[in-house]
Amino acid sequence: MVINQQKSCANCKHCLVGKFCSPEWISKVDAGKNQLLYRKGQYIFYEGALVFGLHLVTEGKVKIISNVSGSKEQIVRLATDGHVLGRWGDKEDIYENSAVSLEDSVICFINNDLLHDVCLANPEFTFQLMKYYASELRKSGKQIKCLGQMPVKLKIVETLLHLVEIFGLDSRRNIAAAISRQEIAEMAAVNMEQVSREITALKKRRIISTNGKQIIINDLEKLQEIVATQMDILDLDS
Amino acid sequence: MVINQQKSCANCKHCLVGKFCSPEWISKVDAGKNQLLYRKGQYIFYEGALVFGLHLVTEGKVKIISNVSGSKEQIVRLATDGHVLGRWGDKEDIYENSAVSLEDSVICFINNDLLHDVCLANPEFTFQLMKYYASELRKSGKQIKCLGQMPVKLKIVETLLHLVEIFGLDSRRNIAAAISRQEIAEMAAVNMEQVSREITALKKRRIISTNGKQIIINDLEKLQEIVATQMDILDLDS
DNA sequence: ATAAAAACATGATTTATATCATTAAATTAT
DNA sequence: ATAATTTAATGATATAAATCATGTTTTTAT
Repeated sequence: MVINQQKSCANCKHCLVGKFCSPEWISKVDAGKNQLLYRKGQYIFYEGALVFGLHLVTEGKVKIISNVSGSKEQIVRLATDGHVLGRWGDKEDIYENSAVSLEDSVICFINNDLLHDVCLANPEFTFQLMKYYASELRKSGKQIKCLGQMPVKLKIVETLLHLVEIFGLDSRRNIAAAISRQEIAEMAAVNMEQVSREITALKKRRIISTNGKQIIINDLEKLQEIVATQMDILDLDS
Repeated sequence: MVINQQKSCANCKHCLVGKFCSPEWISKVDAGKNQLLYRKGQYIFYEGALVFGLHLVTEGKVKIISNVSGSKEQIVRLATDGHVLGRWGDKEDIYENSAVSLEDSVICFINNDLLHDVCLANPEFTFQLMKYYASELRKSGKQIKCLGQMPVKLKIVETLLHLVEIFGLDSRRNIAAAISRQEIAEMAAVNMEQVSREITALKKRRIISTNGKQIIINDLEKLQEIVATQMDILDLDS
Protein backbone atom coordinates (compact mmCIF):
# COMPACT_ATOMS: atom_id res chain seq x y z
CA MET A 1 0.00 0.00 0.00
CA VAL A 2 1.56 3.26 -1.17
CA ILE A 3 -0.20 6.56 -1.08
CA ASN A 4 1.13 9.38 -3.15
CA GLN A 5 -1.81 11.70 -2.81
CA GLN A 6 -4.52 12.33 -0.28
CA LYS A 7 -7.65 10.37 -0.97
CA SER A 8 -10.87 12.38 -0.83
CA CYS A 9 -13.38 11.43 1.84
CA ALA A 10 -15.92 11.19 -0.98
CA ASN A 11 -14.12 8.09 -2.29
CA CYS A 12 -13.54 6.51 1.07
CA LYS A 13 -15.70 3.43 1.31
CA HIS A 14 -16.08 3.10 5.07
CA CYS A 15 -15.59 6.55 6.54
CA LEU A 16 -18.54 8.25 8.20
CA VAL A 17 -17.51 11.62 6.76
CA GLY A 18 -17.92 10.47 3.17
CA LYS A 19 -21.13 8.63 3.96
CA PHE A 20 -22.98 11.19 6.05
CA CYS A 21 -21.61 14.67 5.37
CA SER A 22 -22.78 17.07 2.68
CA PRO A 23 -20.55 17.47 -0.41
CA GLU A 24 -19.58 20.95 0.70
CA TRP A 25 -18.43 19.66 4.07
CA ILE A 26 -16.62 16.72 2.53
CA SER A 27 -14.56 19.30 0.64
CA LYS A 28 -13.87 21.22 3.82
CA VAL A 29 -12.74 18.05 5.60
CA ASP A 30 -10.59 17.12 2.59
CA ALA A 31 -8.93 20.51 2.87
CA GLY A 32 -8.44 20.35 6.61
CA LYS A 33 -7.60 16.74 7.26
CA ASN A 34 -4.17 15.17 7.35
CA GLN A 35 -3.83 11.73 5.83
CA LEU A 36 -0.79 9.64 6.79
CA LEU A 37 0.57 6.19 6.18
CA TYR A 38 1.70 4.35 9.30
CA ARG A 39 3.91 1.32 8.79
CA LYS A 40 3.31 -1.90 10.71
CA GLY A 41 4.26 -1.44 14.34
CA GLN A 42 4.31 2.37 14.25
CA TYR A 43 2.60 4.36 16.97
CA ILE A 44 -0.27 6.59 15.85
CA PHE A 45 -0.43 8.27 19.24
CA TYR A 46 1.02 7.70 22.68
CA GLU A 47 -0.54 7.26 26.11
CA GLY A 48 0.00 10.54 27.95
CA ALA A 49 0.22 12.74 24.85
CA LEU A 50 -2.10 15.69 24.29
CA VAL A 51 -5.26 15.10 22.26
CA PHE A 52 -5.72 17.59 19.41
CA GLY A 53 -8.37 15.74 17.46
CA LEU A 54 -9.68 12.55 16.03
CA HIS A 55 -8.05 9.79 13.97
CA LEU A 56 -10.08 7.91 11.37
CA VAL A 57 -8.85 4.61 9.97
CA THR A 58 -9.09 4.92 6.17
CA GLU A 59 -7.56 1.53 5.54
CA GLY A 60 -5.65 -0.72 7.88
CA LYS A 61 -5.68 -2.41 11.25
CA VAL A 62 -4.88 -0.86 14.61
CA LYS A 63 -4.64 -1.99 18.22
CA ILE A 64 -5.36 0.34 21.13
CA ILE A 65 -3.12 -0.62 24.01
CA SER A 66 -2.61 0.37 27.58
CA ASN A 67 0.61 0.02 29.46
CA VAL A 68 0.45 -1.60 32.87
CA SER A 69 3.26 -1.12 35.39
CA GLY A 70 6.12 -0.99 32.94
CA SER A 71 6.26 -4.16 30.93
CA LYS A 72 2.75 -5.61 30.76
CA GLU A 73 0.35 -4.52 28.05
CA GLN A 74 -3.40 -4.81 27.65
CA ILE A 75 -5.08 -4.57 24.26
CA VAL A 76 -8.15 -2.51 25.02
CA ARG A 77 -9.70 -2.35 21.57
CA LEU A 78 -9.11 -3.11 17.90
CA ALA A 79 -9.90 -0.88 14.96
CA THR A 80 -10.07 -1.29 11.21
CA ASP A 81 -11.49 0.46 8.11
CA GLY A 82 -13.96 3.19 9.05
CA HIS A 83 -13.23 3.02 12.76
CA VAL A 84 -12.38 5.97 14.95
CA LEU A 85 -9.42 6.39 17.29
CA GLY A 86 -9.01 8.69 20.23
CA ARG A 87 -10.87 11.73 21.47
CA TRP A 88 -12.31 10.16 24.54
CA GLY A 89 -13.68 12.29 27.32
CA ASP A 90 -14.37 15.96 27.72
CA LYS A 91 -12.01 17.77 30.00
CA GLU A 92 -9.04 15.50 29.86
CA ASP A 93 -6.96 16.23 26.84
CA ILE A 94 -4.52 13.40 27.34
CA TYR A 95 -4.61 9.99 25.69
CA GLU A 96 -5.19 7.19 28.17
CA ASN A 97 -4.04 4.58 25.66
CA SER A 98 -1.65 4.27 22.76
CA ALA A 99 -2.59 3.25 19.22
CA VAL A 100 -0.28 1.03 17.19
CA SER A 101 -0.80 -0.13 13.60
CA LEU A 102 -0.94 -3.91 13.17
CA GLU A 103 -0.18 -3.56 9.45
CA ASP A 104 0.56 -0.67 7.09
CA SER A 105 -2.42 1.65 7.63
CA VAL A 106 -3.70 4.90 6.22
CA ILE A 107 -5.09 7.14 8.94
CA CYS A 108 -6.78 10.53 8.63
CA PHE A 109 -6.47 13.14 11.34
CA ILE A 110 -9.14 15.80 11.94
CA ASN A 111 -8.59 18.43 14.61
CA ASN A 112 -11.07 19.19 17.35
CA ASP A 113 -12.31 22.52 15.98
CA LEU A 114 -12.98 21.18 12.51
CA LEU A 115 -14.65 18.12 14.00
CA HIS A 116 -16.99 20.25 16.09
CA ASP A 117 -17.96 22.34 13.07
CA VAL A 118 -18.54 19.22 10.99
CA CYS A 119 -20.73 17.75 13.72
CA LEU A 120 -22.89 20.85 14.11
CA ALA A 121 -23.36 21.22 10.36
CA ASN A 122 -24.03 17.53 9.67
CA PRO A 123 -26.44 16.11 12.23
CA GLU A 124 -26.73 12.74 10.53
CA PHE A 125 -22.93 12.38 10.66
CA THR A 126 -22.95 13.20 14.35
CA PHE A 127 -25.80 10.79 14.92
CA GLN A 128 -23.89 8.01 13.22
CA LEU A 129 -20.72 8.85 15.12
CA MET A 130 -22.75 8.73 18.33
CA LYS A 131 -24.07 5.32 17.34
CA TYR A 132 -20.55 4.20 16.51
CA TYR A 133 -19.36 5.04 20.01
CA ALA A 134 -22.45 3.45 21.53
CA SER A 135 -21.68 0.30 19.56
CA GLU A 136 -18.05 0.31 20.70
CA LEU A 137 -19.29 0.71 24.25
CA ARG A 138 -21.42 -2.39 23.75
CA LYS A 139 -18.34 -4.30 22.61
CA SER A 140 -16.39 -3.06 25.60
CA GLY A 141 -19.17 -4.31 27.84
CA LYS A 142 -18.79 -7.71 26.27
CA GLN A 143 -15.05 -7.64 26.89
CA ILE A 144 -15.58 -6.62 30.52
CA LYS A 145 -17.89 -9.58 31.00
CA CYS A 146 -15.36 -11.84 29.30
CA LEU A 147 -12.33 -10.65 31.28
CA GLY A 148 -14.23 -10.58 34.53
CA GLN A 149 -16.06 -13.86 34.54
CA MET A 150 -14.67 -16.37 32.09
CA PRO A 151 -12.05 -19.03 32.74
CA VAL A 152 -8.86 -18.75 30.70
CA LYS A 153 -9.84 -21.20 27.99
CA LEU A 154 -13.10 -19.45 27.22
CA LYS A 155 -11.40 -16.06 27.28
CA ILE A 156 -9.15 -17.27 24.50
CA VAL A 157 -12.01 -18.69 22.42
CA GLU A 158 -13.95 -15.46 22.93
CA THR A 159 -10.90 -13.51 21.78
CA LEU A 160 -10.67 -15.56 18.59
CA LEU A 161 -14.34 -14.81 17.92
CA HIS A 162 -13.70 -11.15 18.60
CA LEU A 163 -10.87 -11.15 16.07
CA VAL A 164 -13.20 -12.70 13.49
CA GLU A 165 -15.88 -10.12 14.30
CA ILE A 166 -13.50 -7.18 13.83
CA PHE A 167 -11.17 -8.30 11.06
CA GLY A 168 -13.25 -11.00 9.40
CA LEU A 169 -12.13 -14.13 7.57
CA ASP A 170 -10.52 -14.20 4.14
CA SER A 171 -11.46 -16.62 1.36
CA ARG A 172 -9.48 -19.43 3.02
CA ARG A 173 -11.10 -18.84 6.40
CA ASN A 174 -7.92 -17.26 7.77
CA ILE A 175 -8.37 -14.57 10.38
CA ALA A 176 -7.59 -11.56 8.22
CA ALA A 177 -4.86 -10.12 10.40
CA ALA A 178 -1.35 -11.08 11.43
CA ILE A 179 -1.77 -11.45 15.14
CA SER A 180 0.72 -13.11 17.48
CA ARG A 181 0.05 -15.46 20.39
CA GLN A 182 1.33 -12.70 22.62
CA GLU A 183 -1.22 -10.27 21.21
CA ILE A 184 -4.05 -12.75 21.71
CA ALA A 185 -2.81 -13.09 25.29
CA GLU A 186 -2.82 -9.30 25.67
CA MET A 187 -6.41 -9.16 24.46
CA ALA A 188 -7.65 -12.00 26.67
CA ALA A 189 -5.54 -10.90 29.66
CA VAL A 190 -3.94 -14.30 30.03
CA ASN A 191 -0.41 -15.40 29.40
CA MET A 192 1.07 -16.50 26.15
CA GLU A 193 1.68 -20.09 27.23
CA GLN A 194 -2.02 -20.59 27.91
CA VAL A 195 -2.82 -19.29 24.43
CA SER A 196 -0.43 -21.84 22.94
CA ARG A 197 -1.99 -24.64 24.96
CA GLU A 198 -5.52 -23.68 24.01
CA ILE A 199 -4.67 -23.30 20.34
CA THR A 200 -3.14 -26.77 20.42
CA ALA A 201 -6.29 -28.14 22.02
CA LEU A 202 -8.52 -26.48 19.42
CA LYS A 203 -6.30 -27.81 16.63
CA LYS A 204 -6.56 -31.34 18.01
CA ARG A 205 -10.33 -31.04 17.80
CA ARG A 206 -9.98 -29.66 14.22
CA ILE A 207 -11.95 -26.57 15.18
CA ILE A 208 -9.08 -24.41 14.00
CA SER A 209 -5.82 -24.97 12.11
CA THR A 210 -2.73 -22.88 11.82
CA ASN A 211 -0.32 -22.07 9.06
CA GLY A 212 2.56 -20.35 10.77
CA LYS A 213 1.11 -17.24 12.35
CA GLN A 214 -2.11 -17.55 10.38
CA ILE A 215 -5.09 -18.96 12.25
CA ILE A 216 -7.67 -20.77 10.14
CA ILE A 217 -11.17 -21.05 11.55
CA ASN A 218 -12.55 -24.39 10.39
CA ASP A 219 -15.65 -24.43 12.51
CA LEU A 220 -16.91 -21.02 13.55
CA GLU A 221 -20.21 -22.41 14.79
CA LYS A 222 -18.40 -24.76 17.15
CA LEU A 223 -16.37 -21.87 18.57
CA GLN A 224 -19.55 -19.91 19.14
CA GLU A 225 -21.16 -22.93 20.75
CA ILE A 226 -18.20 -23.32 23.11
CA VAL A 227 -18.68 -19.78 24.40
CA ALA A 228 -22.47 -19.97 24.43
CA THR A 229 -22.52 -23.19 26.45
CA GLN A 230 -19.40 -22.36 28.50
CA MET A 231 -18.10 -25.75 27.46
CA ASP A 232 -14.56 -26.82 28.12
CA ILE A 233 -12.93 -28.21 24.99
CA LEU A 234 -10.19 -29.95 26.87
CA ASP A 235 -12.73 -31.94 28.85
CA LEU A 236 -13.99 -33.36 25.58
CA ASP A 237 -10.60 -34.94 24.90
CA SER A 238 -10.96 -37.57 27.55
CA MET B 1 -38.70 10.51 46.51
CA VAL B 2 -42.26 10.65 45.22
CA ILE B 3 -43.21 11.98 41.84
CA ASN B 4 -46.79 12.91 41.22
CA GLN B 5 -46.26 14.65 37.91
CA GLN B 6 -43.81 14.45 35.08
CA LYS B 7 -40.93 16.83 35.43
CA SER B 8 -40.15 18.90 32.34
CA CYS B 9 -36.77 18.37 30.72
CA ALA B 10 -36.34 22.14 30.98
CA ASN B 11 -36.10 21.81 34.77
CA CYS B 12 -33.90 18.76 34.78
CA LYS B 13 -30.49 19.73 36.07
CA HIS B 14 -28.32 17.10 34.47
CA CYS B 15 -30.13 15.87 31.39
CA LEU B 16 -28.61 16.55 27.98
CA VAL B 17 -32.07 17.22 26.50
CA GLY B 18 -32.71 20.18 28.77
CA LYS B 19 -29.19 21.49 28.36
CA PHE B 20 -28.70 21.21 24.62
CA CYS B 21 -32.08 21.08 22.86
CA SER B 22 -34.13 24.04 21.66
CA PRO B 23 -37.20 25.03 23.76
CA GLU B 24 -39.50 23.78 21.04
CA TRP B 25 -37.84 20.37 21.06
CA ILE B 26 -37.80 20.22 24.83
CA SER B 27 -41.59 20.53 24.65
CA LYS B 28 -41.78 17.77 22.09
CA VAL B 29 -39.67 15.48 24.26
CA ASP B 30 -41.78 16.38 27.28
CA ALA B 31 -44.84 15.31 25.33
CA GLY B 32 -43.32 12.11 24.00
CA LYS B 33 -41.24 10.84 26.91
CA ASN B 34 -42.33 8.51 29.65
CA GLN B 35 -41.05 9.26 33.15
CA LEU B 36 -41.16 6.48 35.72
CA LEU B 37 -40.08 5.86 39.29
CA TYR B 38 -38.19 2.64 39.86
CA ARG B 39 -37.87 1.41 43.43
CA LYS B 40 -34.58 0.13 44.78
CA GLY B 41 -33.79 -3.24 43.25
CA GLN B 42 -36.27 -2.97 40.39
CA TYR B 43 -35.23 -3.86 36.86
CA ILE B 44 -35.38 -1.02 34.31
CA PHE B 45 -34.78 -3.41 31.45
CA TYR B 46 -33.75 -7.04 31.05
CA GLU B 47 -30.95 -8.70 29.14
CA GLY B 48 -32.49 -10.26 26.05
CA ALA B 49 -35.45 -7.87 25.82
CA LEU B 50 -36.16 -5.78 22.74
CA VAL B 51 -34.74 -2.26 22.63
CA PHE B 52 -37.34 0.36 21.77
CA GLY B 53 -35.44 3.44 22.82
CA LEU B 54 -33.24 5.17 25.31
CA HIS B 55 -33.44 5.55 29.09
CA LEU B 56 -32.19 8.72 30.75
CA VAL B 57 -31.50 8.83 34.48
CA THR B 58 -33.28 11.91 35.80
CA GLU B 59 -32.37 11.22 39.40
CA GLY B 60 -31.05 8.08 40.97
CA LYS B 61 -28.41 5.40 40.78
CA VAL B 62 -28.36 2.40 38.48
CA LYS B 63 -26.13 -0.61 37.85
CA ILE B 64 -25.83 -2.23 34.44
CA ILE B 65 -25.29 -5.94 34.95
CA SER B 66 -24.58 -8.93 32.84
CA ASN B 67 -25.53 -12.46 33.76
CA VAL B 68 -22.84 -15.07 33.41
CA SER B 69 -23.75 -18.76 33.22
CA GLY B 70 -26.70 -18.70 35.54
CA SER B 71 -25.68 -17.45 38.91
CA LYS B 72 -22.65 -15.16 38.46
CA GLU B 73 -23.10 -11.49 37.74
CA GLN B 74 -20.77 -8.83 36.41
CA ILE B 75 -21.45 -5.14 36.97
CA VAL B 76 -20.50 -3.64 33.62
CA ARG B 77 -21.22 0.01 34.32
CA LEU B 78 -22.79 2.41 36.80
CA ALA B 79 -25.06 5.31 36.02
CA THR B 80 -26.42 8.29 37.92
CA ASP B 81 -28.08 11.67 37.28
CA GLY B 82 -27.84 12.69 33.63
CA HIS B 83 -26.49 9.36 32.45
CA VAL B 84 -27.89 7.33 29.60
CA LEU B 85 -28.90 3.67 29.61
CA GLY B 86 -29.26 1.28 26.74
CA ARG B 87 -29.51 1.68 23.00
CA TRP B 88 -26.15 0.18 22.22
CA GLY B 89 -25.43 -1.00 18.73
CA ASP B 90 -27.12 -0.60 15.43
CA LYS B 91 -28.71 -3.73 14.09
CA GLU B 92 -29.18 -5.68 17.28
CA ASP B 93 -32.33 -4.65 18.97
CA ILE B 94 -31.80 -6.74 22.04
CA TYR B 95 -30.33 -5.65 25.36
CA GLU B 96 -27.04 -7.34 26.15
CA ASN B 97 -27.25 -6.29 29.79
CA SER B 98 -29.86 -5.60 32.41
CA ALA B 99 -30.27 -2.34 34.32
CA VAL B 100 -31.23 -2.37 38.01
CA SER B 101 -31.82 0.63 40.24
CA LEU B 102 -29.54 0.82 43.28
CA GLU B 103 -31.93 3.22 44.99
CA ASP B 104 -35.31 4.75 44.15
CA SER B 105 -34.68 6.36 40.76
CA VAL B 106 -36.61 8.46 38.28
CA ILE B 107 -35.90 7.39 34.72
CA CYS B 108 -37.16 8.90 31.45
CA PHE B 109 -37.76 6.78 28.41
CA ILE B 110 -37.53 8.17 24.85
CA ASN B 111 -38.34 5.94 21.92
CA ASN B 112 -36.01 5.43 18.96
CA ASP B 113 -37.98 7.50 16.44
CA LEU B 114 -38.31 10.50 18.69
CA LEU B 115 -34.64 10.22 19.62
CA HIS B 116 -33.59 10.22 15.98
CA ASP B 117 -35.69 13.30 15.26
CA VAL B 118 -34.31 15.09 18.30
CA CYS B 119 -30.76 14.28 17.20
CA LEU B 120 -31.20 15.54 13.66
CA ALA B 121 -32.88 18.74 14.80
CA ASN B 122 -30.44 19.47 17.65
CA PRO B 123 -26.85 18.92 16.49
CA GLU B 124 -25.32 20.22 19.70
CA PHE B 125 -27.39 17.70 21.68
CA THR B 126 -26.20 14.90 19.41
CA PHE B 127 -22.63 16.13 19.70
CA GLN B 128 -22.84 16.07 23.48
CA LEU B 129 -24.47 12.64 23.47
CA MET B 130 -21.63 11.45 21.22
CA LYS B 131 -19.12 12.87 23.68
CA TYR B 132 -20.97 11.19 26.53
CA TYR B 133 -20.62 7.79 24.89
CA ALA B 134 -16.99 8.50 24.04
CA SER B 135 -16.38 9.34 27.66
CA GLU B 136 -18.12 6.16 28.85
CA LEU B 137 -15.96 4.22 26.39
CA ARG B 138 -12.91 5.77 28.02
CA LYS B 139 -14.14 4.59 31.42
CA SER B 140 -14.77 1.11 30.03
CA GLY B 141 -11.21 1.06 28.72
CA LYS B 142 -10.01 1.82 32.21
CA GLN B 143 -12.10 -1.04 33.60
CA ILE B 144 -10.76 -3.43 30.96
CA LYS B 145 -7.21 -2.53 31.96
CA CYS B 146 -8.14 -2.98 35.61
CA LEU B 147 -9.86 -6.34 35.21
CA GLY B 148 -7.22 -7.64 32.86
CA GLN B 149 -4.00 -6.68 34.55
CA MET B 150 -4.42 -5.86 38.21
CA PRO B 151 -4.09 -8.21 41.18
CA VAL B 152 -7.18 -8.63 43.31
CA LYS B 153 -6.24 -6.09 45.96
CA LEU B 154 -5.68 -3.31 43.45
CA LYS B 155 -8.85 -4.19 41.59
CA ILE B 156 -10.75 -3.57 44.79
CA VAL B 157 -9.03 -0.26 45.50
CA GLU B 158 -9.63 0.82 41.89
CA THR B 159 -13.29 -0.12 42.29
CA LEU B 160 -13.60 2.06 45.39
CA LEU B 161 -12.11 4.95 43.43
CA HIS B 162 -14.52 4.28 40.60
CA LEU B 163 -17.44 4.43 43.01
CA VAL B 164 -16.18 7.79 44.27
CA GLU B 165 -15.79 9.03 40.69
CA ILE B 166 -19.34 8.08 39.71
CA PHE B 167 -21.35 8.68 42.88
CA GLY B 168 -19.10 11.11 44.73
CA LEU B 169 -18.66 11.60 48.47
CA ASP B 170 -21.19 13.21 50.77
CA SER B 171 -20.33 15.80 53.43
CA ARG B 172 -19.03 13.10 55.79
CA ARG B 173 -16.82 11.53 53.10
CA ASN B 174 -19.21 8.58 52.74
CA ILE B 175 -19.44 7.00 49.32
CA ALA B 176 -22.81 8.39 48.29
CA ALA B 177 -24.44 5.06 47.49
CA ALA B 178 -25.54 1.99 49.39
CA ILE B 179 -23.35 -0.64 47.83
CA SER B 180 -22.75 -4.12 49.21
CA ARG B 181 -19.52 -6.11 49.42
CA GLN B 182 -21.05 -8.47 46.90
CA GLU B 183 -21.64 -5.60 44.48
CA ILE B 184 -18.09 -4.35 44.88
CA ALA B 185 -16.99 -7.91 44.14
CA GLU B 186 -19.20 -7.97 41.03
CA MET B 187 -17.61 -4.75 39.82
CA ALA B 188 -14.04 -5.84 40.44
CA ALA B 189 -14.68 -9.41 39.26
CA VAL B 190 -13.35 -10.94 42.45
CA ASN B 191 -15.15 -12.76 45.21
CA MET B 192 -16.86 -11.28 48.19
CA GLU B 193 -14.47 -12.71 50.73
CA GLN B 194 -11.54 -10.93 49.11
CA VAL B 195 -13.46 -7.66 49.28
CA SER B 196 -14.01 -8.19 53.01
CA ARG B 197 -10.35 -8.93 53.57
CA GLU B 198 -9.20 -5.91 51.62
CA ILE B 199 -11.66 -3.59 53.34
CA THR B 200 -10.38 -4.84 56.68
CA ALA B 201 -6.80 -4.17 55.57
CA LEU B 202 -7.67 -0.63 54.43
CA LYS B 203 -9.48 0.01 57.72
CA LYS B 204 -6.46 -1.11 59.73
CA ARG B 205 -4.38 1.46 57.87
CA ARG B 206 -7.10 4.09 58.52
CA ILE B 207 -7.41 4.80 54.81
CA ILE B 208 -11.11 4.03 54.98
CA SER B 209 -13.64 3.39 57.74
CA THR B 210 -17.04 1.80 57.69
CA ASN B 211 -20.31 2.45 59.36
CA GLY B 212 -22.42 -0.56 58.60
CA LYS B 213 -22.75 -0.67 54.84
CA GLN B 214 -21.43 2.87 54.49
CA ILE B 215 -17.84 3.21 53.38
CA ILE B 216 -16.04 6.35 54.54
CA ILE B 217 -13.05 7.47 52.51
CA ASN B 218 -10.62 8.99 54.97
CA ASP B 219 -7.67 9.34 52.64
CA LEU B 220 -8.58 9.55 48.98
CA GLU B 221 -5.07 10.58 47.99
CA LYS B 222 -3.63 7.47 49.59
CA LEU B 223 -6.07 5.28 47.66
CA GLN B 224 -5.06 6.98 44.43
CA GLU B 225 -1.41 6.54 45.33
CA ILE B 226 -1.92 2.83 45.93
CA VAL B 227 -3.29 2.38 42.41
CA ALA B 228 -0.77 4.74 40.80
CA THR B 229 2.21 3.00 42.36
CA GLN B 230 0.66 -0.50 42.26
CA MET B 231 1.53 -0.75 45.92
CA ASP B 232 0.31 -3.55 48.10
CA ILE B 233 -1.24 -2.26 51.31
CA LEU B 234 -1.00 -5.57 53.08
CA ASP B 235 2.74 -5.65 52.57
CA LEU B 236 2.94 -2.42 54.56
CA ASP B 237 1.47 -4.13 57.62
CA SER B 238 4.54 -6.19 58.31
C1' DA C 1 -37.91 -5.58 71.57
C1' DT C 2 -36.87 -9.89 69.94
C1' DA C 3 -36.31 -13.28 66.49
C1' DA C 4 -35.05 -14.36 61.82
C1' DA C 5 -32.56 -13.45 57.93
C1' DA C 6 -29.17 -11.43 55.45
C1' DA C 7 -24.67 -9.59 54.95
C1' DC C 8 -20.01 -9.54 56.52
C1' DA C 9 -15.48 -11.34 58.46
C1' DT C 10 -11.88 -14.57 58.69
C1' DG C 11 -9.20 -18.90 58.83
C1' DA C 12 -8.19 -23.43 56.29
C1' DT C 13 -7.98 -25.75 51.97
C1' DT C 14 -8.19 -26.40 47.09
C1' DT C 15 -7.72 -25.08 42.40
C1' DA C 16 -6.87 -22.42 38.40
C1' DT C 17 -3.55 -19.96 36.32
C1' DA C 18 0.97 -17.79 36.15
C1' DT C 19 5.72 -18.46 36.11
C1' DC C 20 9.80 -20.93 35.06
C1' DA C 21 12.57 -23.93 32.13
C1' DT C 22 13.52 -26.19 28.02
C1' DT C 23 12.88 -27.62 23.34
C1' DA C 24 10.98 -26.90 18.75
C1' DA C 25 9.46 -24.35 15.00
C1' DA C 26 9.06 -20.22 12.24
C1' DT C 27 10.73 -15.81 10.61
C1' DT C 28 14.27 -12.67 9.45
C1' DA C 29 18.76 -11.39 8.18
C1' DT C 30 23.22 -12.42 6.11
C1' DA D 1 20.75 -21.42 1.62
C1' DT D 2 22.37 -21.07 6.17
C1' DA D 3 22.77 -18.99 10.47
C1' DA D 4 20.69 -16.03 13.83
C1' DT D 5 16.79 -14.47 16.06
C1' DT D 6 12.31 -14.39 17.29
C1' DT D 7 8.08 -16.74 18.25
C1' DA D 8 5.68 -20.80 19.73
C1' DA D 9 4.88 -25.34 22.28
C1' DT D 10 4.88 -27.99 26.36
C1' DG D 11 6.04 -30.04 30.83
C1' DA D 12 7.10 -29.04 35.88
C1' DT D 13 6.48 -25.99 39.69
C1' DA D 14 4.86 -22.09 42.34
C1' DT D 15 1.36 -18.91 43.71
C1' DA D 16 -2.60 -15.99 43.73
C1' DA D 17 -7.14 -16.23 44.32
C1' DA D 18 -11.40 -19.03 44.73
C1' DT D 19 -13.92 -22.02 47.45
C1' DC D 20 -15.32 -23.97 51.69
C1' DA D 21 -16.47 -23.70 56.50
C1' DT D 22 -17.70 -21.29 60.49
C1' DG D 23 -18.59 -17.50 63.43
C1' DT D 24 -20.09 -12.68 63.89
C1' DT D 25 -22.29 -8.62 63.01
C1' DT D 26 -25.85 -5.93 60.87
C1' DT D 27 -30.31 -5.39 58.92
C1' DT D 28 -35.08 -6.56 58.36
C1' DA D 29 -39.36 -8.34 59.84
C1' DT D 30 -42.62 -9.60 63.37
